[in-house]
Amino acid sequence: MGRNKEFDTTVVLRKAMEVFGHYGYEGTSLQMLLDGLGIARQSLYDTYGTKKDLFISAVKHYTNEKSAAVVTRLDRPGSVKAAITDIFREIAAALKDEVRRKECFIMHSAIDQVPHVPEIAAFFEQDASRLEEAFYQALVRAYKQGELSDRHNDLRALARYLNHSRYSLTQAAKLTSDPKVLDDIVKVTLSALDS
Amino acid sequence: MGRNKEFDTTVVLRKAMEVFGHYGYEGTSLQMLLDGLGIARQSLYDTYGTKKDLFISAVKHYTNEKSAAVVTRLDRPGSVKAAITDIFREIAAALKDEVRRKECFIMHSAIDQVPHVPEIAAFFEQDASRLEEAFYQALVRAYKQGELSDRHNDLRALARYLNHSRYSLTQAAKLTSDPKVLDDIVKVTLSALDS
DNA sequence: TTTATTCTTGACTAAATGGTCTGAAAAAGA
DNA sequence: TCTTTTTCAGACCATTTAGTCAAGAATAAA
Repeated sequence: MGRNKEFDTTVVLRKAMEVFGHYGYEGTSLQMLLDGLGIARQSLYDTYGTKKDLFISAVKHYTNEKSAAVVTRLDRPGSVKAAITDIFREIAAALKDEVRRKECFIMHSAIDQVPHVPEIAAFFEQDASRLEEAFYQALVRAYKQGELSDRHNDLRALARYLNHSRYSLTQAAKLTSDPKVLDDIVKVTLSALDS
Repeated sequence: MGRNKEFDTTVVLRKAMEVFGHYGYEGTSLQMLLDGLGIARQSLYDTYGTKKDLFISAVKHYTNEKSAAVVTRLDRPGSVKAAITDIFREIAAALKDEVRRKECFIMHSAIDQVPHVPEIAAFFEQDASRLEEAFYQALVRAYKQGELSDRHNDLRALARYLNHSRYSLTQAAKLTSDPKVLDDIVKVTLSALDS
């Protein structure tokens, strides 16, 4: 009973990532949001709650999606180095794609709000520890499989570094439009795994 | 002739870095600025111009100061690896210091504004190329001095990576309060220079 | 003293802000 | 048909925004 929603809530959420990613949380006005999402003001409030609620939903949705993909790739049997290489190449590819890169920048806006929105701070703390653990377990497996040399004596540090590097690529993309710079950064980042 | 300024303009600029760094450019209201700087509204406009003018001044002042220190350290004769290690350890030290870290976060707010303030975009483009070149020249010297192995066959990429890593540390600091995480990231980052 | 500059305080404005409320049309199931 | 829900449009509101103007007091050089 009752009329159905006319818009796909996750599609609209994706548009919200783009708007928030481009203008930041505070830099995005309600009007920009309405224009960007293509829905009426009341629909926004009915569906997502306040501007802050929508922002939090968008951040969580984006992060969960990306993190899940990373964890899945890390857990797949086979070469761990190949998995990590895939993960970083995929990020670089997304950031080089004129369309796909837009939503990635919500990460930057989200990190902005970490000191001011406790829910976001808690969420990222949880996400970071989850990802760090996934990288760590993968590295342990890599070591057992003989993919790492004795040079890599601190797998915990390496896991933290990889997760940080993953996050930081969007910052690099915001500072340069040259795809070669991005490739160079990824290349050297991955060289931390070389023997 | 005429009354002298009662406040040190660069000291106040430093306070502006802290306020803008904590709340972001859009998240900072004029009232926050007045409270944080401890000067009257009219003094702000007389001395720095608009809010945006003040922001740009703060960003440039901070960046120039940091960049100059890095270039100076890189140009000093002796071990290049030691210089780079020093540079990163200094950043980590600043980010771990309860007081000093505050102004560092203006970097994050500045990067936020890159797509919206052409003057900031141009400034960072210039700063990045200057720093990249400084790192590159230092790496060439390192190679000549026998500090690098044949593994490091792309010094341009390495230079870009180092400059990016420098920038990205403030992002890492925003996401974690654990100083060990920061140390781990620096440690692995620097391992890119190992043979 | 005269003149020029800076200081502080406070009033003021025009615009934009996020958010609420109302009302009516549209659509879908009971 | 009746009920429920969604959608859109627009009015509305209290608050906040960045920025300006004015006026008087303080200070310092000419």
